[in-house]
Amino acid sequence: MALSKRYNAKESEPHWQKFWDEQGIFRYNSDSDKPVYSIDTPPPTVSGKIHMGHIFSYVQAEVMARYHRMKGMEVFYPFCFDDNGLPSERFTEEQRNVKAQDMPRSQFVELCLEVTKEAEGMFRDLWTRFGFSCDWDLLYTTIDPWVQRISQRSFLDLNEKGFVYRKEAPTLWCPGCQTAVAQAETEDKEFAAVFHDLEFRLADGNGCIPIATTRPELLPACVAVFVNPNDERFHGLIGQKAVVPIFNHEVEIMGDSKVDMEKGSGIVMCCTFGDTTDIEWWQEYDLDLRIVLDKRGHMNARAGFLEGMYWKKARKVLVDKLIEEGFRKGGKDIEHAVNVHERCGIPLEYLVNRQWFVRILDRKDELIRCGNRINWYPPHFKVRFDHWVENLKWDWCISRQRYYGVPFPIWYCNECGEPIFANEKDLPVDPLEDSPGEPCPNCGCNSFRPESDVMDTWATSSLTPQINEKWGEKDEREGFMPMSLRPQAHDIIRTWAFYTITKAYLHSDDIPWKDVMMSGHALNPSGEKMSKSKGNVEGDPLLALGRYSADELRYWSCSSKLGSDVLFSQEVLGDGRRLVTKLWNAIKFAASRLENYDPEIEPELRPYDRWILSRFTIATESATSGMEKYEYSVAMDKAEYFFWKVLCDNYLEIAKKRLYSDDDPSGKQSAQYALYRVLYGSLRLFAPVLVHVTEELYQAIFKKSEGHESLHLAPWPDPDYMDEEALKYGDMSLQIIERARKFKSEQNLSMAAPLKALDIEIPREDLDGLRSLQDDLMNVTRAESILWSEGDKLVIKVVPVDE
RNA sequence: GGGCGGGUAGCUCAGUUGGUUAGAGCACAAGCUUCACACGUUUGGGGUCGCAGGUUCAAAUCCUGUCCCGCCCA
Repeated sequence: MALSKRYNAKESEPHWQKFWDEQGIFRYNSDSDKPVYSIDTPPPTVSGKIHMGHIFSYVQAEVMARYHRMKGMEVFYPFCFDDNGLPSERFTEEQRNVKAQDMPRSQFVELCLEVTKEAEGMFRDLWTRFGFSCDWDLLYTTIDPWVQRISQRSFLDLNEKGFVYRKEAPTLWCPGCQTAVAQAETEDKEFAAVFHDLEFRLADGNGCIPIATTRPELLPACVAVFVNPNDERFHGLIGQKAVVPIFNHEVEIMGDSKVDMEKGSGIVMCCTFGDTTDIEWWQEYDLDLRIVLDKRGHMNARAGFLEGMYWKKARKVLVDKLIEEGFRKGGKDIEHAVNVHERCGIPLEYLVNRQWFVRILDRKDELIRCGNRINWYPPHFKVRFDHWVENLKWDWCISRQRYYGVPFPIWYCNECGEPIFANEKDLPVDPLEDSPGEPCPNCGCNSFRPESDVMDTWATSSLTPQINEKWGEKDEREGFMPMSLRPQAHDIIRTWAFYTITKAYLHSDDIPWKDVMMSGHALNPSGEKMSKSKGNVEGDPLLALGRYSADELRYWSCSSKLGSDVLFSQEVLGDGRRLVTKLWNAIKFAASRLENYDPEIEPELRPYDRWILSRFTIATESATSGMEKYEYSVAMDKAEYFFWKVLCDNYLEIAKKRLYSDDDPSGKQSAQYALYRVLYGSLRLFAPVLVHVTEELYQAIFKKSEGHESLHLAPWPDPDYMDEEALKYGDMSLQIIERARKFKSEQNLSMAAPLKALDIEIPREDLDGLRSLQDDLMNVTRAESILWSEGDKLVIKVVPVDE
């Protein structure tokens, strides 16, 4: 088949995408005898914000799917969407300009389903256009009824095993989203604040103590005052009582070593609750509970005259009053980190309410041991997992006071208040719509109150391996766990990776996958993390696809070491384009030289042909060992070096004469044999990344003789050809070619200019080996003769024609 | 404050268990109608390997300290 002069990616890419889809090239065959390679694809959040950073990270995993498929494995590569939970609620509210609380839950859920379905269609199209080889028949979404069933089954199983409990306890609370949140959903944000120096009177009337605080509005919530017992300044204070300014209740002054003597005045007030230390003290010393904030962040009746005010206003009003009454002695402007909800950026509060928790704090060692059994690529990210587990402070709060999510399969008895768990056979249930079907097992009462909370999205997305396995379903996949690979970005180690490992451990004392590959982030050209919310247009995948081909963008995605961040740069994208073009031209050339070539013939091989075959073996070995360690960039680098520097720049020039001329049929046959193998081999080394152009070239040139329906079903190269001597002298001879090229360049001559002779001095032991390359050397350098002589080392002299 | 990663040519990055003169691409300069490719090709210029010590016959590489950048966690 004749190839056009230029490769047209715009036409070619959709063509092959359609071909793969129609032929079912990437369909998973559960009946296959091949070993299964299963990928636990990250379900992207359906919130309308896909940017090149997502593509970047997904391509890296996709390349591994293609590699393992070529390695002869049955690749299980599903796609999925995370379309329940807060982000999807937000997305729906934005898209339809509505508020969840303004309508019944069922109506809002309906709307969410509608909006997310539309978005998913667009997402699927987008991923297809990047050449993704997932099997769309395996698609699942986290709101699918059967996925909800697995999620609820997980909850029931954890409950049966005694790993969940419901407790009224101080909980991280987002006043903006009006829900409890988990430790993993928080982040620190710097805020400007004022460190107020306040003065508390001692109850016995003998003086005052200074206390510095950034949260004066919590004064009515003050339940104790602490000093460090080692602080000599305040020894006499412990055991005395202090009077809270304005609110005038008395609190005890206590000693605890957690008090930082250097910070503020060295005396700190304990409120219910300002931070985690307050909670620890409250528990440890059995202090009073004085909650002053409600769920929306407004002051309640306990705050007296501040009642009804949002905390910000209350703070201002109270500070004014403190100044007026002489309790505030000064203040200092500071910047300090505040724990905020990562979804909305609003500072979190600690409220006491009833939530469902998964017990994890007593399992830290076991979880770290599970982490040790998993192969982390690159390995240093495991440290981050270990540290997260070691520093856990809370059990996992899994209840959310939201609307769109997987409901808890629970009702509460109106008589005795006991929770009634759904029957597994009835799952999935929505307690708001369904009823338990049986009277309360505790008291026999028939009146119930449904649990209206939904589960944390991570409670479901931490089950992606079990969802892929169809855990507990009729069509459960046997022997599926642990899965082969979890690909994900490193910023969700503490959430997705952590929770998934936790669930696999709690449910089945197993690891969820054998390998984890951690991708880095895509950065925009100025080095900032890509984010569509920052209005970074260059990060828009659709715009990118207009400017670059999918293969170029895939090449860029694979241009950095696994786990490291990479700039979305014009330069690397240019490199990809050049490589695609080079590949096209080299194979176009080969095609013209391989007409009527019969790959079955085994000719006597010439030295340079043995050299290039040996070089290909070496390149393939390096590329393969890179791929085995998920270092696609190493693999690409080795393939590219071989293809461009060794094959195109040298071998093709060396073999060209023999490939064109019919004067030496056996020499031509030998060159064709090597050329066919190394080019088809190179094509396969590039296939996982440059998926479209390699397919087109394969279909045009190699399919007829190789017979695989698609290049992506062809085996990964595994050459064993090795001729050490050919390798040695082939490499050595490159110095001669280089010398001749340098001479011509210095003389401003064309590379095609003839030379009178090459005068080569060479150690005796290498003379015969190098001389065996003489014919091809004369061809490539255009030297009319080569004069050989013995010497101490290799010395090359060029004799020009006019000398 | 703790942890992890990074600092190598103007830019983006390779550099294996320490071992010739530290590499590539881009950019730059000078050439080249060469029967695949000018989206090409050849040749060349360009580096105190963040800094300071140490170990060694030998350090970009190992050790100690230190500075800067990024990320994660307090």
